[in-house]
Amino acid sequence: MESEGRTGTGGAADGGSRGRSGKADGSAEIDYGELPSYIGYLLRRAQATIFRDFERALGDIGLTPGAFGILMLIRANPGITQMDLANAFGIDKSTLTPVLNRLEAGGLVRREQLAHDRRYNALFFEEARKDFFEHARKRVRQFEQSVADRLAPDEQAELVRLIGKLQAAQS
Amino acid sequence: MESEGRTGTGGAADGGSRGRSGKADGSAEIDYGELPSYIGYLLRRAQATIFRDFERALGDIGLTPGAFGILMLIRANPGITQMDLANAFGIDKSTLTPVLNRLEAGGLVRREQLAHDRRYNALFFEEARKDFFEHARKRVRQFEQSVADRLAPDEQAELVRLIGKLQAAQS
DNA sequence: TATTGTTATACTCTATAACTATA
DNA sequence: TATAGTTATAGAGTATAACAATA
Repeated sequence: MESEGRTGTGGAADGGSRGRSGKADGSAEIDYGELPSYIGYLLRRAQATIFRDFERALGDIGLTPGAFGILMLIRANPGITQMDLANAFGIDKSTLTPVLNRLEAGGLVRREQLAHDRRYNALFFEEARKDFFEHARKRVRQFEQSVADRLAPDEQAELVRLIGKLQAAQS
Repeated sequence: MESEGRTGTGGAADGGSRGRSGKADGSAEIDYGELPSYIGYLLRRAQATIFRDFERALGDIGLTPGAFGILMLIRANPGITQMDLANAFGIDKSTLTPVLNRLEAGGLVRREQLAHDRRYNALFFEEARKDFFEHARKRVRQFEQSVADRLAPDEQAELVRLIGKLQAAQS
C-alpha cells in the first residue's frame, strides 16, 4: 500500500558508484508513488497543459482564458453587475476588478453605473468590437474543438458529467 | 448554434423598467452560453474548487498542494536532481527553486551538491521529519479519499483515463 | 559551448481587509 | 448598518532571460 520503493535512505552525498542513480540523465524512471492517483494533481497537470496550449494557440489575440470567459459572460448577459458576474464565474469581486479594467482599457467592455442604485455597475460588451470578438471566439472554438477531439463524443459528455459530479458535493 | 440570447444590445444605461433585469439579486438566471462546454473552463473551475477545499482541510499543515506533491516525489526518489524533479512535476526549474527553498527552510528537504559533478543538487527528504510527513500524508489521503468518494470506483478510473487521454495527444 | 541551478523580473490568478460611495 | 465596487496588500504559481559555477 505504500509503494515507497527505495526510501529510508537518509543517504550520504553518494560517492559516485550509485551516482545519479539513473535520475539525472533525462531518461530516468521516476517513482510517482500515489501522486498520479490524486485528483487534485491530475487536474493541475491537465489544466496547466491546456492553458499552455491556449496561450500558444491564441496568445496573439491578447485575451487570457479567464478574460475570454468573462467577456463571453458579459456578452451573453448584457447589464450584469460585477457581483453577479464574479459569483457566476466563481471568483471574488476584487479579482474581477483588474480583469474588467483591462477589458475596458482594451475597449471591449463598458461599465455603466445604474441610475436607480449607483452602487451597481452594469456591464456591457462594446458592440463596436464585435468583429474582433467574433474572430476571437471562432478561434477559441477551434481550439476547444481540437482539445475535445482528443476524446470521443460520449467520452466528452462523460468527462463533463464526472467533473460536475466532483464539484456538486461541495459547500 | 449561437445561443446568444439577448445580444445585439448595445444597450443604453436603461432607465429602470428593465432595471437589473433579474441579474443583481443573486437569484439570477445567468446565461452561460457555450462556456460550460469548454474543457478549459471546466478544469479551471474544478481545480479551483478542489484547491480551495484542500486549503480549508489542510491549511494548518503549512504545505500547499504543489509543495506536498514535490515532497512526495523527493521522498519516493531520493537523490533526484532539481532538473529531473522539475521535469517530472511539469514545471520550470526556476519555479522549483523557491518551493525547495521553503521546504529546506522548513527542515523537510536537504540539497546535496553531487561530488562528481558539482552542477547538480541531489535532493533528499529529511528523515528526521518522517513523523510530520506521515501525519500530513495520512491527512492528504483522507482528503483525496473524500474527493474521490464523490465518484463511484469505476467513475474514478474513467476520470483518470479521460484526463490522461486529454493530455496524451500533446506535444 | 552546454548544462545546472539561482536570481531578477514580470504577469496572472487568487484572496482578505480596509476603504469609498451609496443605500 | 449593509452592500457594490476599488484599492492595498500578499502570496502562490507560472515563465523568460541573464547570470555564476561547473563541466
